[in-house]
Amino acid sequence: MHMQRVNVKEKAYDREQRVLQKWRKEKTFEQSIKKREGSPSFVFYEGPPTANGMPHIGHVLGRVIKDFLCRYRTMTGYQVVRKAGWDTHGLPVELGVEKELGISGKQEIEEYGIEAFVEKCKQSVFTYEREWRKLTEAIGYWTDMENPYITLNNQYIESVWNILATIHQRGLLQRGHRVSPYCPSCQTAISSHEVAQGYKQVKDISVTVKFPRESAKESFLAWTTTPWTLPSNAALAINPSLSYARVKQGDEIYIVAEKLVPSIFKEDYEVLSTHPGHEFVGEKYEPPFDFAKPKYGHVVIAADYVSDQSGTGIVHTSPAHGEDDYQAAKQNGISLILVVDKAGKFTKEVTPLAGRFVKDCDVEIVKLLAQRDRLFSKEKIEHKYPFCWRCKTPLLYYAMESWFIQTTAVKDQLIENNRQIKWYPDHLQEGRFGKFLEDLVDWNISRNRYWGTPLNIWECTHCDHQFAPHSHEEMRKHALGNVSADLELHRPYVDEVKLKCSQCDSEMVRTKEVIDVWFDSGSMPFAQYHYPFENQEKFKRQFPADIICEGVDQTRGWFFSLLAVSTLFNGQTPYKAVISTGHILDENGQKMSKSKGNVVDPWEIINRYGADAFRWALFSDSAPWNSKRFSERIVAEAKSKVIDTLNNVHAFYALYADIDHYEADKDQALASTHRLDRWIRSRLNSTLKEVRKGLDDNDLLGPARLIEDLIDDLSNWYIRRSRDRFWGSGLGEDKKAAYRTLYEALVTLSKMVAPYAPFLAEEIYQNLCANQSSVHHTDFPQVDEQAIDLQLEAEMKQVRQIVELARNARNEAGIKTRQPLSLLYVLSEESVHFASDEAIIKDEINVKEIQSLSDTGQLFNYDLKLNLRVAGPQFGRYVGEIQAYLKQLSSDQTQKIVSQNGLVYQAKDGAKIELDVREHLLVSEQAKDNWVVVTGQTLSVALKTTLTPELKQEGFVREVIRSIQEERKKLDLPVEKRIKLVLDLGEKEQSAVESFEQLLHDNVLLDELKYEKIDEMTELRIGSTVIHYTIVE
RNA sequence: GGGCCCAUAGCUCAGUUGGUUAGAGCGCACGCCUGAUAAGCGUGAGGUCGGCUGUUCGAGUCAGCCUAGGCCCA
Repeated sequence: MHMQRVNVKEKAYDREQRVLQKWRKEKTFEQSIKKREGSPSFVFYEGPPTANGMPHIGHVLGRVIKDFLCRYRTMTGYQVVRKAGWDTHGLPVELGVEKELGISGKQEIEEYGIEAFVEKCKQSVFTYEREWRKLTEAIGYWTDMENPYITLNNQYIESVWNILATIHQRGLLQRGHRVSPYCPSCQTAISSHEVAQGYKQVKDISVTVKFPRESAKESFLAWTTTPWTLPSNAALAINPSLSYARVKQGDEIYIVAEKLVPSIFKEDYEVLSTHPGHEFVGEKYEPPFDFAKPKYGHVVIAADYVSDQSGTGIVHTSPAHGEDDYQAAKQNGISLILVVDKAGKFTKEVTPLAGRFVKDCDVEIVKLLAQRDRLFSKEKIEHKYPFCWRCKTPLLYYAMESWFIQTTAVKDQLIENNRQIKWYPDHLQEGRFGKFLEDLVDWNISRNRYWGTPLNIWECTHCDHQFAPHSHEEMRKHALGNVSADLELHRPYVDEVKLKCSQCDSEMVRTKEVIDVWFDSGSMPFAQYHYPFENQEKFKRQFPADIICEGVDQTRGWFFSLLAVSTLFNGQTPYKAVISTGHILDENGQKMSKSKGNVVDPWEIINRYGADAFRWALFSDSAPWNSKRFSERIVAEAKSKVIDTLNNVHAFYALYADIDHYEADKDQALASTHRLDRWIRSRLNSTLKEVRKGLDDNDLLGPARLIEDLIDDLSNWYIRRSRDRFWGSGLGEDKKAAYRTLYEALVTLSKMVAPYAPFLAEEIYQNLCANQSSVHHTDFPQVDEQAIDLQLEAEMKQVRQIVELARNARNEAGIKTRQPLSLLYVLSEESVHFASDEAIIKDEINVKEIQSLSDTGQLFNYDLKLNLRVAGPQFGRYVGEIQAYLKQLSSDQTQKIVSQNGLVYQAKDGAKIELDVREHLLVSEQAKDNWVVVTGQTLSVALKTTLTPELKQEGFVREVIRSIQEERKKLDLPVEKRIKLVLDLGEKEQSAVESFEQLLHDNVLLDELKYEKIDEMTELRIGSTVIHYTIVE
């Protein structure tokens, strides 16, 4: 296929759709992996999203970064397998289904039927799969969505079971308790995320309770805002290093933290003695109630978390209803007292309150305490208390039976494995993630729910023996009765499978929990390939990941679960590097949320600006891990600055190369020696060198900015300065050199931007190298060190600075660029190499001559004054005289003084006074008439503004040319179209045009030029002159 | 309440090991240029580098505290 001219008016979206279609048709993505068969692997793991919600803009950021990393590594010679994944289990899915069915809570689910409910869940998890696929494709994320791993598949679950069974076999998976917020109405634990949504300000009753010491007639005082937990009291906690006081008030003696004595007792009290907390540890006391007795308990224990900031400095400890309490009790061997049932009601042991909802019993409890003389004080307090976000029932902290993986047992190994990981940004390693590992607690992996991977542990109904099958087959082998080989590994189906106990031959039943979904996704390195049952070789090649990339909120989510599962299962680090991406916020730095109405729809962006611009904006805005204040504006900017500019360069080349029938593939000329060509080649290669260095280190931002500069240089300097070379007629050697250079620059650039803007890169590459399959199948370009000439780049930079300053000078003088001027001086103390680029400067700023000048004296008039603050005290009465002398000096004299850096003044009375320019004089300099001087950082320029009649004539002709060009544009004439021009001018003007006719021919493609007056001519005003002309096609 | 991150022009962001006068783009005003470019160039307005206190000859950069925002945890 022949190279096509480029329609720059085409919508970016349409262009991208065209490319997408081609990719689909030619299976370009699949080919990009196939073509690297046999190459070393670069391993990437996809963190699975859930498709039961719409993908949003935050997903776009993550997915384009993933895409970038994989494309780049593919181009640098690796085979990058990209398996998509879907996370399908979990509570959010269940809640979605509950909402859909209009039911709520476990009771209603069970009434509805677990099987039907689970089926609903299964269907719902792919509700938005199509949306995900569409968006994924539209943003150019190449990932294999035809063969994804799916966490609900039997094979996936079987791999997870294998891992769980291995952990169980090692004795690291056991039952335990965890105190968590619990809704007694929904009868389910509430996650902290959900708890955070349901806090309300409420009034409660708080009590300070007496706990009589067994060994003496005195009482510990403890304060609580949850009187209903007092029947479950099992211990008192004291901080061993705080100071406690024995206080006498009335007839009684109390023990509280010394610091809190005044706030508790107010008045009429006496401090008998003070003691360090540890003196009380181990003391027995009488509990407020004796409905239930612990095996061991009702003693004072030590706990560091106890403070003397509020309460009494002694904490009523109820292990069933507080996590701290539970842990402290466990450490001290104190057993749990549980007198509250799953519905949040007191059990029958609590005789006076049996069957009543605990939160409603606070007042009764206070009364009971008072009856028993255990109440020290009570007051109403207002505080925040959590309620169920769903049913508004007050939550209870409740010790739930759970299964725990003892991650603490492999803590050192986890920390060691974390050391092997390269984190982006690096502070996460020691920071958020490292600290999390330092404070590691055992992983509660069980959930009392329905839709999830069933925990594969069976327990004997007779002897409590546990057994965790490693596979489907192993389960069936131990089953009582026949189990189908394709039994679905979900509730309720697996619940019905009973196993035979190997210890006592009794029946084993499965524990009813499902597992934490994080364990599902953490198992993906193994489960995505049904390892270890299949794909042993493939697994070896695809473990560990070279890089993974997810949102920073995954730090304790997927980043941890991956590390934990691998560390437990095979002891290894599952990923070598991890990029954690920031969140996309709105323009005001606020989180995007439906309720705030500040959500940006990714489709709007893609439709309006295209995915390339979208991607570029995300890559070039800031480092991936920064949160991004997103607005359409940054995408619009990326489009106009980068994508459109590059496309315009492409269009320019295609247009002119087509006009001249230039065919790059047939031109095997050597690299051009033209200065501009050498310059852009140097820029291209020096940029490429830095870009490669950055990308190899997973820096996407730095290279993006460098490429932006390069594209700008290519478009706004190389092409701009080469226009004349492309414009001349015929196809001479210099023109070919220019085409060749631009062609190579474009091809190389298309490869360089391929990971950033895969669509436009493909478009350009395909058009320029029509016989090739895809830019994404090419190798990322190698640096041509020979082409780099930093000296040349520096010189060109200086040239551009001279041009800039000269434009500034014209601006100040009020002379437009179209008016030629005679002379420009470049003023610098160091020598400036602009000789090679003199033509460029002359052309850019339209001057006839350019020279360098070191002695600047002739350009300035100096005005000298005494610096009175210094000179006054020194020269006293001579001041007036000197001042007058300085004022009458000629410009030659002042110039001499300045160049000599001082003068000796001969006073009227004969005194000789030495004046130093810097010390005593204030010098102001002014450019002489007809000169404008502008100073930059390293050099200055002086522009001579004198206009000769000849210069004015040329300026006039340039105005005429300009107007004709404008007219041609209006007439929409093709650029290569030759015209006849008819001019109607006054005598003076005609002679001007005749003197500069060549200029006219150089700039306007003329067949013929006539001077006459005809009908319907275009009028042109230049200053006060009016002329007429006509273009004849 | 704890941990981590972040705060630089109206907006989005750069700013190397502490070192001249803190930069870019967008936006705004004025002017210029233009036969690839809804582009480009120049000038101007716009900064107590979130605040305070230190370290230092010298702090946007280092330390401490405070304030606001984000994320995670409790």
